[in-house]
Amino acid sequence: MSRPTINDVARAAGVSKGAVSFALNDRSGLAPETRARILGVARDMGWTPSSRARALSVSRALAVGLVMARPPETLRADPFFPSFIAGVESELSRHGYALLLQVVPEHEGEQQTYRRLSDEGRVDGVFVTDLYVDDARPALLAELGLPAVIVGPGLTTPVWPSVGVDDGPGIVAAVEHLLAQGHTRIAHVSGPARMVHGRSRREAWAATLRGAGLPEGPCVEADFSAESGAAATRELLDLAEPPTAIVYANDLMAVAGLAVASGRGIDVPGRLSVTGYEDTELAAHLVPALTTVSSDVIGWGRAAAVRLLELIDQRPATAVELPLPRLVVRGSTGPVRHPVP
Amino acid sequence: MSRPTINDVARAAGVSKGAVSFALNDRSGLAPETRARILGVARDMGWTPSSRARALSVSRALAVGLVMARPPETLRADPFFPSFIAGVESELSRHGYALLLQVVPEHEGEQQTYRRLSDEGRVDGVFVTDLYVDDARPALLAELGLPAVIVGPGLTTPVWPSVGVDDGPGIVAAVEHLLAQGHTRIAHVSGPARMVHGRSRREAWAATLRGAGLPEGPCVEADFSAESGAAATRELLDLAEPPTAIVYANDLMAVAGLAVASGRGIDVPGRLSVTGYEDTELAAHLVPALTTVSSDVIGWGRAAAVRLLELIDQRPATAVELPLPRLVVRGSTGPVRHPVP
DNA sequence: GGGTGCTACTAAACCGGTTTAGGTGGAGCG
DNA sequence: CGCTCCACCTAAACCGGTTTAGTAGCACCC
Repeated sequence: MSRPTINDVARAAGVSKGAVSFALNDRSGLAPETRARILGVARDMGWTPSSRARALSVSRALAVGLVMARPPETLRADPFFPSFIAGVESELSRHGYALLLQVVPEHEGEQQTYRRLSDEGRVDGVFVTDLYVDDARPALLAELGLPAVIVGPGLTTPVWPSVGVDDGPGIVAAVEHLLAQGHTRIAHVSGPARMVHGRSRREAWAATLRGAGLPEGPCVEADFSAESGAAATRELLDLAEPPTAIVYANDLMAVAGLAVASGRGIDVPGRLSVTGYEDTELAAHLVPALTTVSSDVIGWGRAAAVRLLELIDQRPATAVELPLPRLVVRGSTGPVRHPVP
Repeated sequence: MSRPTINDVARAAGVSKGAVSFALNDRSGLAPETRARILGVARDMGWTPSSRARALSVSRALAVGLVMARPPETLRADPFFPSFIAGVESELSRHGYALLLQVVPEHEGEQQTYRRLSDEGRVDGVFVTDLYVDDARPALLAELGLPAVIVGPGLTTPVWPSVGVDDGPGIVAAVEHLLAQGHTRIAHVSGPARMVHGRSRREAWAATLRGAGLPEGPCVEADFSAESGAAATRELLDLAEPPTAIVYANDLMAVAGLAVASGRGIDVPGRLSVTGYEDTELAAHLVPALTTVSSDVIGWGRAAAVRLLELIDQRPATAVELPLPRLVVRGSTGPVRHPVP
């Protein structure tokens, strides 16, 4: 009825359970033919070691955690997680590790969650996403002694490495693309300044403008949601001197911005150019199609997983080369055609 | 350095580890003051029972699995999973259960994955999503004896219950809404006919038309992706007698369809009405905003989790009342204004 | 005063693996 | 022949909980 245990296999093969364990983990000290026989019996019986038992005896959870601390509403529209998770998983499963997912509605409950994962010994390490400026989590995790990899542009913490594509270059490319088209009033709709990737994108935008000798255009802080993107866009378009281009910190806000412009009869890109960030599937299928920044999120997830497993096993870091984010130019950007007087 | 174990607590409290266990799980047979003392000591030492050890001794994994069997590309754009997971998690965490996530690139590898989760004893039950017509998984899970809850419109299987909002009523409401606006050529862009929720939405559309005494309009099978939605739309618009309304099986295809129409200068809703399904965050922020069907995916996830935990504990099912999907009427639908001659 | 019954607790088995210390048999060697 | 050494394998401890069987202590009662 129930699945065979190592004892059943040992008995059937006429050896001790130690021998079975040795055979399975191919450790030296077993005659080749014995090993083969044991493995044969195990296969015939359909035996797979129980990961519960293994976890207990090796004092490892054989799982890592990912905490998503967001209201489900904003989670819903985020194309990042599914891809990231796919990348993470592809690497974890190769090592017999599993991914434990936790969703906490608020950023507040997050610390609690990490502590519980650690206290209960559910995971051997965690990913930290959506890092805030002055985020308390790295310190907490250091205190807990729980290996962690910070996912995202590297706010290098003394304790845990961060793995991630720097999002600066993508924004820089977007701004430079707009500059090359002759734009001089380039606005930005940013993510929350409290969040590292909200801030870093904003800074990349500002730095590029400064580098071009232009004044820092108007910037409206939003929260990555469509609603906030639309509101920010209305605010920018209502300015006495509206921008001729808007760089949005993500696709969702950019698409909402496109809709606002369209609703006002503003020609894109004739009178307003728009760029996003993420390269959502939809971006290519809008009219006009969205110019945006694409990055290899799956590869990124894989790299983060590799690093976390290394950390857990106390192995040195292998160098990973992540492809830089790439600007994908589509129809939503172009030279100014109908200059506002 | 390392976390205290039940032995440490027992020693500190001057009792046996059995007593500590009793106190923790408040089982009878302990003097109230002893129980209080033990719990006090445990709290002071910051002890939390190791879920690894618990899992082994109670012969439970204390975790359930969710396998997402899709190429990451289509996963990426799916707003369903994050919400669903949020709902699931909210219920699991209340019971000390965790959610194990697996992503397998292809539908093929899925069976393998379930088998492994079961063999290794990683989970006590699983969710089954994206059910295919004649899906082999329910039978496999029955064979493995792994409790499962099928997520989605109920193809009632003899073994496992399905939890989910029937998507029929939402589509019916969409079609009826279009009929009320005077449409008579109502097309459908469906999901894969191999998939249960692709098929059920298509059937709801067809049945509603038949019920209204109308011929079944044209239907193009697509695969829920933006690309396929766009292609299907082009195909429909190229017909000698193009439809005046298109019911899409999800928002992503509908938005791509909107873009195709817009690219051809077709007025929406003046000449073509469009409905989606899902109520993506973006739907409300397009021009025109998308009429679509919204359902309580979070509540759905919660209900699925409740049912799965009941199944695992062999408790009878409690009746759950899920709100029906609701048609959200927005700007993409309206009466025919510019009839094609 | 010894049996009965109860409460409050302990000791030990158990879950299913891994790991370490130890033991056995045969070859090699003086 | 007796000793050492090695290759191969076994027995048992261990991971950290839960659970069962058992026992000490006490009151009650005839």
